[in-house]
Amino acid sequence: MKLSTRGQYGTRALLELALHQGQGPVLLRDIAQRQQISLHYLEHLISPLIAGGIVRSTRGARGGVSLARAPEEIRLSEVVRLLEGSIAPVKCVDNPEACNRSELCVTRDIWGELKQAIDGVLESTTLKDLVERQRRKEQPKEAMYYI
Amino acid sequence: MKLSTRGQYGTRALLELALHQGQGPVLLRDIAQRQQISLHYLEHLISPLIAGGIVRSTRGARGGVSLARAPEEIRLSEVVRLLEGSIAPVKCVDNPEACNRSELCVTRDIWGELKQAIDGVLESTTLKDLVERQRRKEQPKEAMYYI
DNA sequence: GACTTTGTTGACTAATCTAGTCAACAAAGG
DNA sequence: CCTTTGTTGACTAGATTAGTCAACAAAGTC
Repeated sequence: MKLSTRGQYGTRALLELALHQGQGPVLLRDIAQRQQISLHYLEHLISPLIAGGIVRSTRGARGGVSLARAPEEIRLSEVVRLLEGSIAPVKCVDNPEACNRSELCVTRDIWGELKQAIDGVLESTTLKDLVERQRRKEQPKEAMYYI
Repeated sequence: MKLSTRGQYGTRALLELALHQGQGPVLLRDIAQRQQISLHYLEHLISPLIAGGIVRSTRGARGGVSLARAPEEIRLSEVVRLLEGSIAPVKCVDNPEACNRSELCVTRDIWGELKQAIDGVLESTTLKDLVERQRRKEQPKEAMYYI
């Protein structure tokens, strides 16, 4: 039940973009440096996010990448799906034909519930949520004053 | 976010044992055949389950394997942990030292919530639950009469 | 229009993991 | 002693992961 670095790095990269939302394109180089990701590897992770309509890119000098939609409209479920493929823990959950025992298999039912549970978390979390959490973490003292 | 065949096959094998609970040892060969798992592969999956105290084995003629505990006391969380290792989607959830950014990383927090969600399902499901679901599936008509 | 900056794409690769297979061995029963 | 059954360790083909590298494409800059 592991998430590969694609999903991890991709999410961190998008968080970085969300944090700089509205400030023009961010350099891939800067994302890579700030999030400690190999630049060449990051290039390959951005590609499916652009194709998926989450990221917009600008080439040339003063170029970079930025979010194609508002942070509150980008759910982690979408990000993970674009970078890792289906969220289902086993193939047969998505397509029953993957196994001839699907109909009567109760383990399949459980893996289906597992998928639902995972999806519940990822579907309910947007980049905006991540940004808010991040800001809260970075300003613990100020937050305290207002409580 | 995939479960490998270890977790899948292992769960199916244990379900098979739970279905024959109290009827003496079951042959690995029979489990393999009924659950469509390679016998040689299954042998390797049983080993950690024995070490983990979930399965008991009997060697020699009329031998086989059986559950070491009652089905209602074997949770899927334990099974998956024995066969796949930690359930955490990323390493840093279990040990923060895995990444120097752990403290301030909000993505880590989300992966932690994901782990909780997964654990919630696996922790609340026992082999007994699987057996009951299986019996219900196999006897749909009789069940209908009593509704 | 030449030059520089930046993203895009595809080829390639080392290391690791997966899903097995095979053979030798150990214990128990008949 | 022989057969049955589980146990263990060595080995492997193929896939996946996590990159690297180089050539290219587009967009500013001077």
